[in-house]
Amino acid sequence: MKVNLNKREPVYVQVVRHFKEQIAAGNYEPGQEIPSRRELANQLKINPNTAQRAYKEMEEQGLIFTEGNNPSRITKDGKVIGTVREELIIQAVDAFITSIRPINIPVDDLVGLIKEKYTEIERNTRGDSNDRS
Amino acid sequence: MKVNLNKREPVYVQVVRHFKEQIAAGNYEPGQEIPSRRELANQLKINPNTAQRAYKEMEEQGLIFTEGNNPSRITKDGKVIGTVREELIIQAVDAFITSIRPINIPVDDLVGLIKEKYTEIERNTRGDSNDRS
DNA sequence: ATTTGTGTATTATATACTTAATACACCAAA
DNA sequence: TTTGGTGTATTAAGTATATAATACACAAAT
Repeated sequence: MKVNLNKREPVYVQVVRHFKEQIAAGNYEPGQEIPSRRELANQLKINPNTAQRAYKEMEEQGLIFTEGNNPSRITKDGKVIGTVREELIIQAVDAFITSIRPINIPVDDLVGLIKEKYTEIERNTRGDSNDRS
Repeated sequence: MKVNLNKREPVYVQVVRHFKEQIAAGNYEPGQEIPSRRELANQLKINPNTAQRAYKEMEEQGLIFTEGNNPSRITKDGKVIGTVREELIIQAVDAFITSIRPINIPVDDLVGLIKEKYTEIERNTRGDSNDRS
């Protein structure tokens, strides 16, 4: 488990997105246990309260659920899980288009740059698992 | 002059990027006057202090210069101007790759989505000027 | 001379986020 | 029974940002 935290965005938001990414990439099974608040806080070197806030957010969004005082778990709702991936992709593409739009670069040049960067990364991670926990 | 301000990012950073985009798109001539701090603040409905902070930032980056108590102007340094465009593009592409990487979507699917969104916008803005001031 | 508009600077207040330090109910394991 | 790990909640303090309200030197226009 490792998350590159930036300073601009609230940490709890970044933690939520991290779990969404893990779910989207299929690295979490439905119903799978996730680390406790304190455990996560230790791993990410953040405050337990911040971890709690992230989990609370995820619970409200139906991404995880908590029974009794057991560690929270990934939702078993397949519909929710299926939606996460699409949501993340659309969000990323929209943000990108919004940021690149004012510059007026030909779409083909853009595609060229993306393919270049993207495949460069794929070369570096060939054969790797997605799970960097 | 219109800037869509979001709440996450500091306003002064967004203002700086706005001017960089204008420069990159060729909507500003070298040496061209830009609005005064107070004028910009009025146009964008922000605080004059925030406008001042943005201009100070731009001045430090060599994007604009100020002589006496005249309105600031876009730099005449062609090298600086030429760099802005490339910088913005690389920055946008890098941010996009970083955000989309964990999801493991095939690059061709990604390119498809981008072309779709991008050309959709181009259709809607056909014949428009870039200048939305 | 006065007014107006430049850039520039200072001080104070408000908000969002993070961290810190506890606290408590619950339950399982030793 | 005690210990330790769950989730959950509260209060306080610190930081960055934005806004508000001024202030001052300077210069051009009236």
